[in-house]
Amino acid sequence: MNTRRKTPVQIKTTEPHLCSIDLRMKILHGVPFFSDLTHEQIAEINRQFHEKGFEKGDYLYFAGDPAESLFIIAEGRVKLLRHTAAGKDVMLDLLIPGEFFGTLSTASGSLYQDTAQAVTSICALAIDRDNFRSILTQYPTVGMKVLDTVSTRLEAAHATIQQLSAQSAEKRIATTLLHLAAKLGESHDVGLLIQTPLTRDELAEMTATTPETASRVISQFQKEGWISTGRQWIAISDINGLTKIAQIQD
Amino acid sequence: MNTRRKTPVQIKTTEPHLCSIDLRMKILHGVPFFSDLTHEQIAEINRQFHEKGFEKGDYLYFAGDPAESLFIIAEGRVKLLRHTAAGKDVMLDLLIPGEFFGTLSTASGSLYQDTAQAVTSICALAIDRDNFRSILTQYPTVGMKVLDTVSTRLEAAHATIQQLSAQSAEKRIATTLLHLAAKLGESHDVGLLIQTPLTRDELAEMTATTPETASRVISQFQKEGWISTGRQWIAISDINGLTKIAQIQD
DNA sequence: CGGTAGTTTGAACTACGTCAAGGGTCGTGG
DNA sequence: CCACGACCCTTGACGTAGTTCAAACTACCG
Repeated sequence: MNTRRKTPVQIKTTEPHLCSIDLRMKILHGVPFFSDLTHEQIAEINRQFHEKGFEKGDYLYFAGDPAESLFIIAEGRVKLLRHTAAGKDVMLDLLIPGEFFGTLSTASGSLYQDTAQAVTSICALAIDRDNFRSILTQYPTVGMKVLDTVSTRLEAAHATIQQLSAQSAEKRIATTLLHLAAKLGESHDVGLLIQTPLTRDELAEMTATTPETASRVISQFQKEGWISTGRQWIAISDINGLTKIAQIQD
Repeated sequence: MNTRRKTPVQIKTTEPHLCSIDLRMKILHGVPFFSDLTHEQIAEINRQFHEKGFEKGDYLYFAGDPAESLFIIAEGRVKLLRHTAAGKDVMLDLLIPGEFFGTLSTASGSLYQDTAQAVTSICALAIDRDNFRSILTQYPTVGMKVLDTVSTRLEAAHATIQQLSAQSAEKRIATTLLHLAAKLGESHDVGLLIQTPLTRDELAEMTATTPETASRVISQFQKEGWISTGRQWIAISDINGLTKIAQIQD
């Protein structure tokens, strides 16, 4: 009955602890907010970054650690999360190559407010916060783009708050799957594959529910024929079906 | 049994539809991110703003309207909210004089993503988005401070997401009251008064619950002696009690 | 002093969490 | 290459925090 197959998820990674100089430059060029700069300017900026590799599951930093660095992902996936007293984690974001995280502003004190964990083995470029801030004042267009990025994230966080405040678990999960597909989707013979390892636990952390509820909802979606799934992966086969569920008003 | 009195909430407002030129300059000087500029520079910036007055309950704009302006509050209180299909509103922020809202980035398209409503009669200063953006590139330190402000809001939104994901209604309400008190609290003979009209409905919109649940929780807090309340107002009489409830881990 | 809008409280209901047990999938080591 | 063990997933049964519906009550304004 169920499609039985190995995980189709495949994240490209070179050797951990190693980003070639070419890769570094390629990444920095690809980062949206550096796109206006010349090759020389980026090369100059590149010198201020140092690279760090992490294995799957490693923590880049914990909430409460002194906040010193800003990271840009070169390869792999990183999740930002918060721990709760009851031991339940809440995932705030799932980041892909080209995206940044870490400290940016001094406004929230000098401690990281959330924890960053490698979801796959990753290569990240790190820069000292103050160095990054001086880049921003040096190149106002870069500053503007960073502002736009942060604004977009605020926008997304507000959308999440609305979801959590007013939608059922089923709809939150449908919406989350659609977002993940838009960000990480890759055409594949099983459907539009969400290209990252994703456990029911993690899906629950993203949608403010429990692994059990996530599993029940996922099972139901699969019965409806909207998705196909396996251990740590989900692919969407009927976007319209999911979208309809996500949007229906009580 | 209950303390019976008139609403202690008193928001200073001059005539609606009227901000004196002195008030405008004073407000602009008071806005954190203009604090480094000279009086002349601010006077120059002032010319690009035009003022708008609104009555209590008025909508400044609706989600979906074309996004053209950025606002800075001179007097009064404004709430940012989103409507849901089921007619339930979700409040995202409650803003006070000196704070800005509206469009800032072009990143989220050219439509407002949320609705802004006057909670009291207000005076607001409005500026065209592109004009504001050119101020930001003209004065990099201002741009940096705006970035810090937006980062702080993102931070706050993440904290809210965590709350909604992992805390009971009782704790969310306790936490929200403490935040409101920190932002809007004024010493008063009834206690630390939250200086804004605040219905159970609005408290519910802020904490992702229903007016009924908000009322029950508020009643309980009052029985414990931590707060005193009336129609549309709440004052905190025992911060420690509330803090303890907010922090206790299951 | 009456009316309106806000608040309180009760009682029934339900979506979801919790606890528990069993089954599937994958990687590793023999 | 197979088999074991760890981890992940599924499903059921039950409990409960919080919603919903409804009805009274009360603070405040004109």
